[in-house]
Amino acid sequence: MATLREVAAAAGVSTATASNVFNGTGRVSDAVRARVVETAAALGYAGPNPAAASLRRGRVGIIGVVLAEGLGYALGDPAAGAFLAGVAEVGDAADVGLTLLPVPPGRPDRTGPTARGLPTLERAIVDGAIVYSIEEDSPALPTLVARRLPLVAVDSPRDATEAPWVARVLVRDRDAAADAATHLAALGHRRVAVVVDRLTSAARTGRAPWSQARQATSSVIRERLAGYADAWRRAGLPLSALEVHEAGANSVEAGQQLARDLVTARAPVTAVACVSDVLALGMTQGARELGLGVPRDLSVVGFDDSPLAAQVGLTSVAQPLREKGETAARALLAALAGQPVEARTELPATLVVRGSTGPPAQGEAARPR
Amino acid sequence: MATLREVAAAAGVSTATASNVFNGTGRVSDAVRARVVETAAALGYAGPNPAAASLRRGRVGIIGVVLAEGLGYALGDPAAGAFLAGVAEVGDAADVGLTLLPVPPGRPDRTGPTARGLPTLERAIVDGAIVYSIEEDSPALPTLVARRLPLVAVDSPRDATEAPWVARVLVRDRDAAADAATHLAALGHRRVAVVVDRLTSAARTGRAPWSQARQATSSVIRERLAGYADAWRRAGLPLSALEVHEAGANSVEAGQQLARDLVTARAPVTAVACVSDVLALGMTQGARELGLGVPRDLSVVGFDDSPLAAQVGLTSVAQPLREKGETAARALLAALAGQPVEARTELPATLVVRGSTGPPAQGEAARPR
DNA sequence: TTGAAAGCGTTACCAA
DNA sequence: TTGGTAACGCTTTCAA
Repeated sequence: MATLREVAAAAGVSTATASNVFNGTGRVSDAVRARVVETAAALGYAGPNPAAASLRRGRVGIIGVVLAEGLGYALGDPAAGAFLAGVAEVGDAADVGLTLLPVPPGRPDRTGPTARGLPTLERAIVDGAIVYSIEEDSPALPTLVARRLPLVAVDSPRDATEAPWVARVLVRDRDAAADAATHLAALGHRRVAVVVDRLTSAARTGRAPWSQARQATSSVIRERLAGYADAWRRAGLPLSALEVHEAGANSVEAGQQLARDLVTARAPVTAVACVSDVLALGMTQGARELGLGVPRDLSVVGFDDSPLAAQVGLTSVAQPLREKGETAARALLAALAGQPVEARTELPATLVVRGSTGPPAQGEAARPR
Repeated sequence: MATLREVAAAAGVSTATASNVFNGTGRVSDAVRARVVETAAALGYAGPNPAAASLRRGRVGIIGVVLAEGLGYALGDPAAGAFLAGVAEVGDAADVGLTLLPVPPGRPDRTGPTARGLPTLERAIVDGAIVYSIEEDSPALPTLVARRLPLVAVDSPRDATEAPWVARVLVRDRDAAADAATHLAALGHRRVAVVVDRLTSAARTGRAPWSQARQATSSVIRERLAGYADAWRRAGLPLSALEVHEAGANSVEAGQQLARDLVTARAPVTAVACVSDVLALGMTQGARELGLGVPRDLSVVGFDDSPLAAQVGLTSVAQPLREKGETAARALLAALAGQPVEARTELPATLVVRGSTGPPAQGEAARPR
């Protein structure tokens, strides 16, 4: 591999001049420029080595996006896709690349500089990172904070690390979740299941008590659950009739499986509120498989209002996913540029009612209103 | 920012020893290790600078994945997600990170070292790259080839760059596309639309002549079209009754829009074969919107057999998406390790028949068989 | 087990 | 407009 120095030598110019040729910077005469370019081609010079340039410049032109769950999993959720699209758009415009940093849950949380616990995060070549919706007990944020990287945390209100420079982007989904529960209560539902992928890093499945639900490691989940509960109480209904169930994973299959269990329960619910559209879709399909009509026998509410929801007519809580990504990216770029950054940005969320919710089948519960 | 040298000095050791502490490499006494670690913490040392380490090591531990269309667009297609999941899995296992390099189509194709045509690609900090299903007139592959990077091209059989070291991963989808057309012909369909997102970089919409279809810039599209045509001819049917239509984009909406146009045509088709599941889903929804039954009034075949297809019962051509990603990643890692690499790997594809295809409504065409 | 020193390939300052 | 040159922060022989 030819180097800049070799090219410069062969072209009879200094490395400084050669560098200028390849960077468009500085004034170089056309004659010299042509000669350098030609020599480079002859030598098969591939252009400045990015790692070297980055070292020298002190910045690499790449931001990282930390995703829970591993890439395959994360990309399976259209919500993550929309978020990333927002990040990518802003990044593209600023000519900044994107590195995806998946952090599978449950990796041993080793600490100390010698332990190679999260090697990807510890050594990722990025100028800063956006940490997207990871669980609060994840070592990801502390690892990044230890690197003193400019950081934007999305959907994680609490900062366990106490790092003051970490900007936050949140969605006010607690209120929107409350709207969803209110909607169901108003329709006349009196026994409702709240479906989460899981409450802790451990993949469990089945009903969980509220005492446990309140301890969910993901703040997003906690907030949404709190929203449902708020509204339920406000409607004067007993929390015991708002069951929390873990599906074990955030996937259509997990939702489908859970639907079977839920529907065959002794006291079946008449509606389910899910923390993602993917789960909601699974519930819908599971219910239909068992011969139940949606919303006739089971009302289903999703979360995220991903493209999926509109496609299948799912009532869902809409959060501005793309905008969330854009906001996070803009905040990070601002921090990188040394500009002041909003420490905390809150985005709104709203309930979008579609065809998957309706009054419960008669006799099951009180009438609407 | 503290540096390794400063830490070493403060701890009273050489930089070599300090480096060993942070790399787990070499033998360092526990006493010294503890002292270094402690000093690092006191000084707020963030760990070795990745850019510097990469420069020194000569490798960065990251592979790039080049995606056409911009990230948002690419992630909207579940097929791309599945592919990426395969890449990520193999990458993860090898402790190699992933950088996404979106290449929006239609960017001016400038060349030469001074023109800053595709800055992201020209300066991406990667050890090698996987180029996924991009159009053949895209400057992306030449740009990367110019950097002499180890490369794996997925779904692009022709190598315009003549770079011998570019490995290829292909799916035999021509034959599978033929199976799809044969399936439709056998069901009795005599007038079928083939729906592509687009034939050239320019987003056009509407019917295109076969003369133009054969020139599609994407080899994947060309192959699939050729497959449909092969089978159609083999069934003894006239190519004029196999209409090629451009939807303008690879999205549900585009498919939906096209469905409206197709169905209201003078001589409506009784079946459509789409080059993606996303388009097929759009066609299905568009048809239903207009009161048409699927498959009663319109049979729909998708492509990719993405998770989507199974969810909505779409007949689709299954290609091993995840395996494709794994294969590509493995090939690249092998090349990076200096091992010999299969210059060309072909993966199979097969037709999966589900509920979206059936015989045409009576009177519309000949009987099945 | 530890240290000295030689770069890795650039960029950017300042002077000519 | 061009050239000299000093870093950028680290890893890695090789010798002690």
